[in-house]
Amino acid sequence: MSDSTNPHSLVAADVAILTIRDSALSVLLIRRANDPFRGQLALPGGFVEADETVEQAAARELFEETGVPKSASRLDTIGVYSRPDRDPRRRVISVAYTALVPNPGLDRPGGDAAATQWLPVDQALKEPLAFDHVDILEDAVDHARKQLEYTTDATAFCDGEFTIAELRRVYEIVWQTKIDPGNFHRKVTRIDRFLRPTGETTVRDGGRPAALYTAGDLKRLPLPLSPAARTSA
Amino acid sequence: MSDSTNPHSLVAADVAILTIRDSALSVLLIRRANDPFRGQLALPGGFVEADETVEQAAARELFEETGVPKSASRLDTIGVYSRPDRDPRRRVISVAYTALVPNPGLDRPGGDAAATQWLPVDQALKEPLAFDHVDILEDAVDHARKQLEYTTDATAFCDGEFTIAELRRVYEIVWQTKIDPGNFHRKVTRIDRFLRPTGETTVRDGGRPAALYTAGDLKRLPLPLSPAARTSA
DNA sequence: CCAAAAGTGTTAATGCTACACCCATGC
DNA sequence: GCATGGGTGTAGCATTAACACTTTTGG
Repeated sequence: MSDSTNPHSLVAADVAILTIRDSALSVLLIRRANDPFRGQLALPGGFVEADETVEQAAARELFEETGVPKSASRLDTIGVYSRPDRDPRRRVISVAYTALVPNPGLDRPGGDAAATQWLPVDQALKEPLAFDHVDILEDAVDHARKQLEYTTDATAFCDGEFTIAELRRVYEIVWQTKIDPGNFHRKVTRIDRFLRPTGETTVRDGGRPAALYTAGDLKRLPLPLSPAARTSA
Repeated sequence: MSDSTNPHSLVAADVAILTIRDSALSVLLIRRANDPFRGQLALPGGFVEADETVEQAAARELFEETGVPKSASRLDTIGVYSRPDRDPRRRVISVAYTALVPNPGLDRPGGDAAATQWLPVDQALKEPLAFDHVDILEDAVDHARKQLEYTTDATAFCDGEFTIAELRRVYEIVWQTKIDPGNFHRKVTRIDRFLRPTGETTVRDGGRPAALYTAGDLKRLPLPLSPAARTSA
């Protein structure tokens, strides 16, 4: 068990922080200030400290970059990236997560402001991202699409109170499909504990006022939402 | 970036090697020869070496314990286990995998023979497993159940050529349900590239000869198998 | 009034379950 | 022949997609 056969590694947590901006699924990227890959875009991430789990490290990164409180964050594991040469300097094993957050409005979010930016994922995937972050981002987007099918996490893209139509647009954007408004309305309102009506209404999109909802406490859908989305994919 | 805030960790790959023996979903466990947890049962696992990925380390463990060739192994990531105190001696971050393998027949499989044994998962979960391996095993079994619903991996439990009824029994055992033989037959034979008929038949279970199949090249099912399994769960 | 978006009703097609029934073997 | 398990047919039920239609606002 020498250090050359069972060496210690640095373990990092990287987070694909996804949101919906201007009708596009977008990801938060950071322009790297240091080598390796200085000046290139990368997913936010950092090393795991001695007293925290990997998931806690990811939640910490998410908070530092976006201000999303750790308790509210819904992190999902995407995978473990461990090609021995993925970091040119030393062995770093990375655990990747997705975080789905509401539209932050601002172009330049949290702390290290100047260096961070939102980019539509289509565009981000064409950038020469640092390390193997293109692979991670591809897997993250795939994962997010499935996540919406089997969980209630689409509500994580909506801020506080939202209308059924706003929720529908989340699915339409992530899945790149049209969804029938009437059928969608019936489907989601029939699922128990998915949505909680507030009793309020809004007219923010014009037309007839829409009822407002908040996310319910259901996490995993009893049946996959919209088998139709799969056939068209 | 001192060593106390961004310390290096040992990274391990643990594998819940699952099979079906005597009509029970079973897992391969090893009795530990060394501290910590000397004498207790644990999942097979080992540290990741300098020139391999974590998944390769898991495949290596699988091969060492069962002889399953690395190319044939279908490993699926369960999760990352990283509670800082999960190993009483030093920081070890563990990545857990499931491997679904055909019934090996033997009670004492590969290499370190005397120390390994198959145990039904129900029973294994009552044992005081080493580290947080009870948590890992719980998650692994959960994961495997979902895996059968969305993928074709049930065939990994069958050795080479198998009948539809044998495949059905896999689902019945893992899901703990009865499945209608006729409906199941129709459903799986209709899914393109799930099963490849060999043209041969067998009478190994008595009754009318059954057609033999091998696994097709489909990996992910176009629709979840058996919505019924969910309602009864 | 008209346009726009919310939400409801209705129908036709689909898919699933349950169960009856026939098939091909060993004994 | 009979028992056993393989495999097919079919009717009734539940779910879904498509789309017409009503409701409630703003201009």
